[in-house]
Amino acid sequence: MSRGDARDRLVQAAIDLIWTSSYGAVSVDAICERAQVRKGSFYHFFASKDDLVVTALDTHWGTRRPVLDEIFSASRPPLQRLQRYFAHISERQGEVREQYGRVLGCFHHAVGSECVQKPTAVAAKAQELSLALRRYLETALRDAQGEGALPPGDPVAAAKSLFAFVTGALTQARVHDDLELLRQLPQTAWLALGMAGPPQRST
Amino acid sequence: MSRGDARDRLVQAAIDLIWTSSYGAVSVDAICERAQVRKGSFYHFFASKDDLVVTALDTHWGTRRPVLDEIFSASRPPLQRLQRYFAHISERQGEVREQYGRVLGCFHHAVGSECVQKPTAVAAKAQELSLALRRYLETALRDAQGEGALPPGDPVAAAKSLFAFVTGALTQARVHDDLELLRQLPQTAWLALGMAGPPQRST
DNA sequence: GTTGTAGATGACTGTTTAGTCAAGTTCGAG
DNA sequence: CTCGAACTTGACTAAACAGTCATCTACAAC
Repeated sequence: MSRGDARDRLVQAAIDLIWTSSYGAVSVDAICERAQVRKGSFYHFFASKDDLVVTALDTHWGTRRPVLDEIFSASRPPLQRLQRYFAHISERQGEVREQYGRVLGCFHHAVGSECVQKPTAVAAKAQELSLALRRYLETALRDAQGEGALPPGDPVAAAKSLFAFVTGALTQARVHDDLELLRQLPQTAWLALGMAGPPQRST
Repeated sequence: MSRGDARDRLVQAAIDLIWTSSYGAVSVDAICERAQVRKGSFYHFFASKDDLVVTALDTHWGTRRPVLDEIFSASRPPLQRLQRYFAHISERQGEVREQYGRVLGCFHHAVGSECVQKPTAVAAKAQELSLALRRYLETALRDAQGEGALPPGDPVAAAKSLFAFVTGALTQARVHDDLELLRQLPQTAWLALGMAGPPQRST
């Protein structure tokens, strides 16, 4: 086992275990066992369980961010960004289901809604990532309004509504291990913006 | 302390503690301390922690059900039922915030999304109640389509979308302790059904 | 007033938890 | 070869955990 390998395995084990069950149900021992790392090494790399979980949230976000950056690229028409994002969600969750055997929804959202109440570092990180994701929507909506592709209005409020719908759909998909709602997202999500359907291609 | 009082206090303590934090973060000892009941009495009334939580879910549902029955009364026009329900959500969460000092969203939904993965009695009960709630929406939508107040379509799929939006909004409201999104619900929820706005009063 | 029963009590068990630590190993730089 | 730093190890602690139990109390039925 090469240098730094154990650390990575711990982070990945934390992501796998917490995503497939929950923050509260996963112990340090369970993470260590899955990562094949001894307890002492765990605390060599991380100050606490929460420290690892924060790192896990950041690491996971690090894998999603470039994908989102591409989808929400400013070089793309704003409504097309959203359209691609909605399509991406069900594709992505299909991959997750293949990898983990189950639809899991959004990692940091699941952690976040479990840990909201006591303001720990974990809760703060989860909220930070949640907000970062919402801002992608916000920017796309603002741009869409700017070029008249969407009727004027408060883009922050619209992004909140749309985000609520998306996260709600992801959570339902997780609870019922059902991709159906997500597959409909490219059609139905536009309704939450007051549009009858997806925008027409302007080729 | 009169007969059965301790049992009720245990159930209420479980609701309070779990709703304000999470299932995994609340211990039997914490519930006992809050209810001012000794450990032995706990296991006199309940076979296990999970047994109490199932009872707590049922008890809480028992307080919401008559309210929902009234709102979704068949003697009311179906779109008016939905309109009242959307209004009720933000009113109710306003009450919750006053009582608990924080917006908490939906009790059984929070428990359910935390416990989905391992099929326990708690997870089963939470899913049962979640489905029961969704059926109120389903019936109203079917009735609305039946009398032509809503364009024809699959009422089950429409109820799923609407339910995703409502639960998403409730979860966001919980995470950010923010009633704003819920206050907008009576306006925005109709969009998820493909309608421009709330139905007109037919007096 | 004896007895049955529902409830209350606190001390108990065994397990799991997060986190610690001293003593090891590995390995590259000087 | 030597040294130090990065890393590993397994045994350890103290607290928290769910759940048990014999014993006590209150009270209602007879």
